This record gives sequence, structure tokens and C-alpha cells, in this order.
Amino acid sequence: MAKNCNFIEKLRELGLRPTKQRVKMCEVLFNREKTFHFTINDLVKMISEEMNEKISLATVYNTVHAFEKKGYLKEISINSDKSYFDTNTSVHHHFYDEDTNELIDCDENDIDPVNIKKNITGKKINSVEVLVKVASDNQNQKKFN
Amino acid sequence: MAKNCNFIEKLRELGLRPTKQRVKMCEVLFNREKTFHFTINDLVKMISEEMNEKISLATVYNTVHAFEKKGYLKEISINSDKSYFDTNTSVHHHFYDEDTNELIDCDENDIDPVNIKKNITGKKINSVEVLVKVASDNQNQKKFN
DNA sequence: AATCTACATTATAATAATTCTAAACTGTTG
DNA sequence: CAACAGTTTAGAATTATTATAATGTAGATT
Repeated sequence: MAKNCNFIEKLRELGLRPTKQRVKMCEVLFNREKTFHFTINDLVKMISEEMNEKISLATVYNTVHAFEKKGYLKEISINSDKSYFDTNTSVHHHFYDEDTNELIDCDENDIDPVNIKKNITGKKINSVEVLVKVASDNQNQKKFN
Repeated sequence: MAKNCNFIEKLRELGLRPTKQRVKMCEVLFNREKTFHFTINDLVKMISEEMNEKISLATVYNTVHAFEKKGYLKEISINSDKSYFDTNTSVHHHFYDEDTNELIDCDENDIDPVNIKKNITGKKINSVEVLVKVASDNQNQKKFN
């Protein structure tokens, strides 16, 4: 991504008022070489450490959800007590390391395209997500009957 | 599943003491024709309505997690504020209707097996979950730059 | 059958993530 | 620059889940 992006313009295009807080958050989230995953808590920490700024928790929630709704962030489903977000909004899948709670992007070549043969009538497919959980020790699963 | 299963025996085999509460929960969860999905809240409601019984919320959590650890329940990842569990512990995937918040089992034939070509070194794959999100209106996703 | 003990259950408190609220603030439009 | 609608904010409220500590109970031991 080019340096000094005009996030103000970008936000305006989206119909989001380019407030000080939103521009700061754009810088933290999108002014990077690589995409990354974060929780709300991570993000608050990044804002305060990298930008030396304090943005109210409620605003961080609001803004993350606004960006998500516009399609610039993706929420990732993990069995967890917290939500993970991803600045990589392209179609891709994840490994989740259950030992370290680490979330790792799958490369395009890591998983073959998922072939969905049936659809729900009257519904469109919004997303197809594969989550591969890995760990050092394997627990096996049985049926009750 | 056969009627009047001896859940007491089953629990003992698992190294779980067959307490009154656990047997009741087995009846609610496993004494059925079809597998199903539930949240903790759903389950508490089922216990009180179907069994006319009150089991402490903490016990419900404890027992669900005990059954999960033994492999008789599976937790399902959805972008959500609550955890969903599944009495169907076989490998299968899900449709999630974002309009109604309904979770629907994929049939074996709905989705081709997912081919994972790379693995994380030193880690075993514990599970592969596909979640297909569907909805009436489709929101498109873009990149920020 | 009474007793013992480790494991379970319980009500309640504590914690944690997220959303709500209502007042103060600020881009934008005219 | 005045007005207004959309935003931010601190803090309260809500919701899901876990911890605590006292009480209860299944199963073994006497």
C-alpha cells in the first residue's frame, strides 16, 4: 500500500465522516505491508502504543464494525470468547493453533477450493470459511451410541 | 438410539460419576432420533421445560464441557457472542443463515472433502470445519487499497 | 447400614466482552 | 459561522462464562 494514503478521501467515499479517530484507525489497520489478525483489545493496544493516542473503547468497537460492514475487515470464527478480525478480506482460510491460540493465514495453495454442491433455496452464499484446528496432542472423538 | 439407554453405565465407562443431573442431561441431549444444535441457554430451557427440572447453570456449563472433552459434543464456531454445541460429533460441515441465525447441518454429499495440502510442522490436524454463510441479500467485500 | 472421601452441585460473586446511553463534540452544509 | 446530523466519550448496563466456597452425594470402606 502506498504511503500517505489519503484515508480522508477514502472514508468520505464510503459515506463515513473522516473523523480524527477513524483516520488514525485507518493508519493503524491499513497502512501496512502485510495484512494481519487482531482482537479489539489488540487494536486498542496498538493505537495507544504505535500512535500514542487514546480512542474510546466504544469508538473502536463502532469503527471496527463500520469497517466490517463496508467490507474492509472480516470477522473470523473461532471457538473463543473473543472476536478476531482480519485486514485481509480476500477469500482465504485459516489454521488455528489450539496450543498457542495463534491464527495463521492459509496460503492460496494450502487448501483446494471447497466445492459446495447444494445450496439453500432462496439464499446466496456470502462466504465459505475453512478453519483447520491443529495442536500437538490429538484428542479423538466418539459417538455416544 | 435405543430407548431407555443405560446412561448410568455409559457415564461410568467414561469415568464420569452418574449423578442425577448428568443422567438428566444425557436424556435431554442423547435420547433422540436426530442430532441437534444448541446454546447453553437453549439447553437450560429444554431441561426445565422437557424434564421439569432445574439444574444449576454452573452445572450445565461443567457438564457440557465434560461431554465435549470426552468427545460426545462438538463446539461449533460461528461469529457470535455465544457458543453453539452439536450432538452430532461426526465430521460434517454447516450452513449458517445470517438472516435467521439458524445453523443447518450439511449432508455428507453437500460438500466435497476438503483437501489440505500443507500442514504446520509438528502439529496434528484436530478438525477441519467449513462454515458456509448464506443470506438473502449479498454484501460484497472490497479491499481498502 | 453407617461412615468416609473425593468428586459434584449449587447459589452467588467475579470477570470479561460487548453494547447502550445520554451528554458533549465536530464535520459538513448552507 | 450557525445549525444540524452524525460521532465520540465515559461510564453504566447487559450478556456469556468462569471462579468460589459451602453443601451434597456416589461409591468405596468399614
